[in-house]
Amino acid sequence: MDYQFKDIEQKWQQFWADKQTFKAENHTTKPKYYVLDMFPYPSGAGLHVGHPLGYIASDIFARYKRLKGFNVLHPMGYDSFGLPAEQYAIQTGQHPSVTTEDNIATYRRQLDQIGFSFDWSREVRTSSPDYYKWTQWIFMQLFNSWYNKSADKAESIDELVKHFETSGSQGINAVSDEDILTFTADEWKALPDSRQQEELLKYRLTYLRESTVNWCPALGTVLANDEVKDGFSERGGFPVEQKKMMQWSMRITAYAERLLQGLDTIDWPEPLKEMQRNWIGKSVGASVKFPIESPLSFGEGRVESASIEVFTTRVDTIFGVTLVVLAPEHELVAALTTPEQKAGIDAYIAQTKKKSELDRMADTKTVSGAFTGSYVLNPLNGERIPVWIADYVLAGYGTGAVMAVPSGDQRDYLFAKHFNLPIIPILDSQNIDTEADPTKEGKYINSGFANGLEYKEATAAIIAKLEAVGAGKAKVNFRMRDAIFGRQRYWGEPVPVYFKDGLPYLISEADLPLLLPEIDKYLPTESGEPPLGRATGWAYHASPKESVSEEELKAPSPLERAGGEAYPYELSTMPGWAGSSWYWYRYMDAHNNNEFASKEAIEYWKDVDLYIGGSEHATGHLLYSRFWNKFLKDIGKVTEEEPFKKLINQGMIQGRSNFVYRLIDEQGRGTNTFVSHGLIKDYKTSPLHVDVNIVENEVLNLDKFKKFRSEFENAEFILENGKYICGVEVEKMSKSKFNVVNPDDIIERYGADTLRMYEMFLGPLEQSKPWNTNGIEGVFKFLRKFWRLFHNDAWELNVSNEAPTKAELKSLHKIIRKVEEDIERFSFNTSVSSFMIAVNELTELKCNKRAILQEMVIVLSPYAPHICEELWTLLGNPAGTLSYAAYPKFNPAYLVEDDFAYPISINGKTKMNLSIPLSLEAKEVEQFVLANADVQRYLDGKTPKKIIVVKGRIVNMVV
RNA sequence: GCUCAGAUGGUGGAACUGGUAGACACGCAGGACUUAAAAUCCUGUGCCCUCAACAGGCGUGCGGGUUCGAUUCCCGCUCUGAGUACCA
Repeated sequence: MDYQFKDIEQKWQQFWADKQTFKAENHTTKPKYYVLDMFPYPSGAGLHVGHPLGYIASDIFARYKRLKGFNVLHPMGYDSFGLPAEQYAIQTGQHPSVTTEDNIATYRRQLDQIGFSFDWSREVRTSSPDYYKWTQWIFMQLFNSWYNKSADKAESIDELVKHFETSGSQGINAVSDEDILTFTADEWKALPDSRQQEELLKYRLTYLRESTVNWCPALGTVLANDEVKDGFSERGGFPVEQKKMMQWSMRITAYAERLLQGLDTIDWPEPLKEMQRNWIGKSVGASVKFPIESPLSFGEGRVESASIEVFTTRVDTIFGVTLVVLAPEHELVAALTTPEQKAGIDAYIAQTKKKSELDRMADTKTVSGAFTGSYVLNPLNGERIPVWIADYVLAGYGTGAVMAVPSGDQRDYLFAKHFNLPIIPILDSQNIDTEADPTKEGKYINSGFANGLEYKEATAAIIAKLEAVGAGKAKVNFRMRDAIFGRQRYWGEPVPVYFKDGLPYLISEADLPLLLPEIDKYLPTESGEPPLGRATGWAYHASPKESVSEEELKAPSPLERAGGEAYPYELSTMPGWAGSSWYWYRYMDAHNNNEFASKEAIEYWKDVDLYIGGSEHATGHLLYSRFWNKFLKDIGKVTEEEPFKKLINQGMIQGRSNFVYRLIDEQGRGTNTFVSHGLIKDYKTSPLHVDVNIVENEVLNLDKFKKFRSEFENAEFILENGKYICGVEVEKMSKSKFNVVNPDDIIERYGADTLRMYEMFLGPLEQSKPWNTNGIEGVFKFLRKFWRLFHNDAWELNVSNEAPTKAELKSLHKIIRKVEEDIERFSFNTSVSSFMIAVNELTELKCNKRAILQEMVIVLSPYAPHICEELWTLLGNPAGTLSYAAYPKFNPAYLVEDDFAYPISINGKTKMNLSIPLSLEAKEVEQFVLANADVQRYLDGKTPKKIIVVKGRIVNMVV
């Protein structure tokens, strides 16, 4: 039979599903290998041809590892909480769970068609209560933990309480809020419970605090920093503003240093590690306090001596400070402003507020600022330093205040020049005639006791002095902020917290999962509360739940509704990244009702050996996952410090749009005539997107085009060489650009094996590239050619048991080694070429030997599993055994050559090839070459000055 | 601005450690089969000079350098893509 890919693919997909061929065991003697894909959000649009790229690569790897004798865990699931389903619910009233269910069904059908070897028995969905029960459980563990800096790990909050009870706050070195109290054990014990809880909240790893958040009014929710791009929401592109709100946060900053250090231990792409390093943004420097010259009046009769604290990475330049600059939002600005300067300061603040964040970023050239009228004193020499405000200082970084050193920092330099402030050079090698010079070279001048020292000594001496006078200390600052952990939305995990006297308390573990309640519509309440505020009876009942009366349930506000023993639940839900921050553990033991995964399962699978996904998750998912993993390790629930040992970013598949060119008439109106791309310079035309699915190799299918839209029914064409050639542009793949290619269509026409191989053939996995079906015929032809090796001209199976020849064995072993090398270094595109070469060679040799073909089937099977399963059974092997066959062993003996065709070059330019026995040593090769008549002809009677012979590589003669 | 990645025929790409640049595939051209088309098969195909062959010249973004020899290493530059952005 001819190669009937449709029948073959359906047959084997059914077989794998029925027999659970790819079900992984948690107990075997085989070594484990965990291959993971970033699970998708099941969107309504379904998969396009770009989505499976990474899945195909990981599937090839997983199948290859099975052949190599590993027990492979290769699961798939869905990140099924998220905004699009909820937006759809708002528009249609359709429950997000229904939409999600439908979308998952589409995804599953599409994934199944591609022939992935996923273990579907372990599927997870983040929106399923069985799953989010454990997301909530992890939240509770975070709530019950604090970060002990001395032990450099998270510890139970009970330990902290014990310490408070015995020793008070003394000796605690924690990552916490800044306004923590100092107290003795007795003082602690005397505090009422509510005050104790309030204090503990400042230590918990997940905590509630008033913070400035990215508020997106259009989406009605707050967004994390990584969900905001240039002042607009990443999803939907709506404007985002800053707003103060009571919010759940995760103390990820506690792990900043470990998140940074861990990067050196994992095999990830360097650019991605770099992005995480930048995001964490560690800078080493010092904090310095500049005492304010005169006591400040805070109004209401409160007068205090205060100081301004700054962070600097160049504390060595402290003698060059000629002004201190505060962010306009800095808390001391009002108190520092003298009556004479008030008008100016107020005007400046008003002006700053008017500027959007975008303007403020775009406008980095103009220098602006205002003088407060107050002075601080340099802690080392007592110099009076004016205090200014300027919007180039950011409230959110460091302390929101800088010591400005115009001689060493360009922004400070411009500022000082603009406002005519002094510029003091502090190094003898500094040149500050036209711009600041940030050098560290030379010896210090104008620097008091540091004069004559060099950079390192000066820094050390100045820090020592600052510490001695209590005005500063060495400090490490991180750019990364704690992550906001709440969304004012419906379709997410409920936070397992209720409120009593305004303070949060965890519900009992026995009450997990806290199920998402039904609500009438998916919008905020009239009073602006999140959608969960609409739920009736959304309250925790400490005593038996039945104690709430119907009337209480109908009460208008949660507080009143709660009544006696019931307390209102948190109304926000968890953000999108909650469920994806630990899902790889659930796959290890997906149906466990007692734990998120059993200790045995975690100790067996440990971590993900290979993780494939897009680089867009660099500072979101991948950072949060590492954070939660480290936390779970600290509390002894998992074994590894890092969750993903090796990570590969597959490139993005871009759309490749095709255009037709509509002729414009004299009046500038569009006509119904279209000009082929090669001729448009001779006409006046306007480009128009045309569906890429009716274009092949840039040639437009005219009949299909006429049916594309009714207005084109009578279209006329100006052709070149009888064809209409379309224009091409690379853009994002999107419906509006008519450049979306659906894998279903490709599979319908060529089959899944062709799709799989073609996606790999397109180019290196990690490179972004436009989708282009121009070469797909070649891959399809290759599979047919492979099929034909097993068949005669009448398409009857025709395989011989004869012993293979030397040439046949050579072809086979070349490919055995090549595919092994390529897969290990994730170079899947080069394997596809090599398969083509091997099949071309075997076709040339008319090889139909079982000994060769059977091995070929195994080697090709990770790439094209369906056709290989079919051929494997046609060869007489039991159905389904191919997936666990042994990868053929490479034997170098078959590749040994007697001769090598040496390229003979003169002055580095290759002139000819000469076959020379490989047994000859360099000197003998030289004689052999010189004895050759053709070589002599090239030498034209001259004697080479020098002859370079690299054995088995090249001969080069210098004339 | 800074950081990172990249630039090879008409196209996608290959060349793994400095050693025959352009493998493999698409496209294109010519041919076979066919009444014809599709499908299939065969041949050619980096550019220039040449009727053609022989031979030759040029050629991996640009300009230099190291080397017997550079797509590969070094210096400088241009362009493209990604990330980041007044980070003190």
